[in-house]
Amino acid sequence: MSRARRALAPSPDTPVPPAVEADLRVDLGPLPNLVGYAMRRTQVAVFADFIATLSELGLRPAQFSALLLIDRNPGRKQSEIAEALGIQRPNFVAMMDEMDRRGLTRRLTSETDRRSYVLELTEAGRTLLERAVELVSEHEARITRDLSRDEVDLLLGLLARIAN
Amino acid sequence: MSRARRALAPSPDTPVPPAVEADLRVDLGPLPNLVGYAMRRTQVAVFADFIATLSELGLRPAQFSALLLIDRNPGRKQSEIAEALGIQRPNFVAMMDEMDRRGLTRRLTSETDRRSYVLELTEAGRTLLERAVELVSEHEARITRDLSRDEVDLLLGLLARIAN
DNA sequence: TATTGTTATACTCTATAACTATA
DNA sequence: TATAGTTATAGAGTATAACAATA
Repeated sequence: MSRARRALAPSPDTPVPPAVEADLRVDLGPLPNLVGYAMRRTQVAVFADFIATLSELGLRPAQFSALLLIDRNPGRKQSEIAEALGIQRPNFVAMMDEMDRRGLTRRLTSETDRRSYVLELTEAGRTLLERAVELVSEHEARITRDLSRDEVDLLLGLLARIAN
Repeated sequence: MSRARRALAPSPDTPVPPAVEADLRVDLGPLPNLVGYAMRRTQVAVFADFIATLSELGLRPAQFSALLLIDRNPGRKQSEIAEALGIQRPNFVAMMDEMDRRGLTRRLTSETDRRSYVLELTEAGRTLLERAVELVSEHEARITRDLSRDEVDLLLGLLARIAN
């Protein structure tokens, strides 16, 4: 009998759809009105496109952002790059191993602290990153194609004010 | 030498911060201006709060949305609920097993098709869902506390226009 | 003592192939 | 022949404890 009480969102109370369609679509209830749910669903779709975009270069999202940060932050330690990306240090090791093996990055033993590595891109790494940046730029244009520049800025601003 | 070319975002060209701080923060480059990156970072933070919110009921996010859909869609098959949630059918089985075991849901063999199950909530399931809906409502208010009602609607609208 | 990179490990989420029983 | 639920399995991503080398 009783549906769980609507403690959520001032329901827009969508009018009951015509009988034919009524049985086809599953009622998502308040889910579409939840910021968390909407953001997750959208993010999953965007991420899928992002992964597909980079896959032609054999890069995964975390690798792309790692290359970007290494390029922009010469002299930084492995642990600093990892932390900035929100990646646990242990999990960053295998990622660096693979990128080293592919000849995209190099780990130089620091001259001031022999415990740590200084990361840098190889020439191949820089070339690949440039191509990746182009592809990501296209991806960005693709996912925001229905939004104006102002709307994109608005979205970025709103996202920055969530969950802080 | 050459940083990877800025094919991305009309950089707001943040003025170089004072020398003291310059070394502390890792330069994220164009990442913060990428909708995908911003959305992922925000979503991770929101999801962490969501998981913590439901953990006191022993529910995980997918279980919450499953309970919600079962409650709202009496007579639906297991596979229909799973698909509406974007969960692979095989992965939904263990979830239903656990919720059945906890006495939150029941699987009734369909009278019209003996291959399929009709899902329903038990009284305990409905009670737990009601409490969960309250907690999620508080979570929603918490993550959007810096936004007006109009801004939340604006955000939902913008998200809906991404990656479709 | 504390930190850096590392190894080992475990847990969750997700994805696919293949089985069974029904249709 | 196709579909619903299931099993088994594999791959990401993520998290923590603990060790060796160094500070």
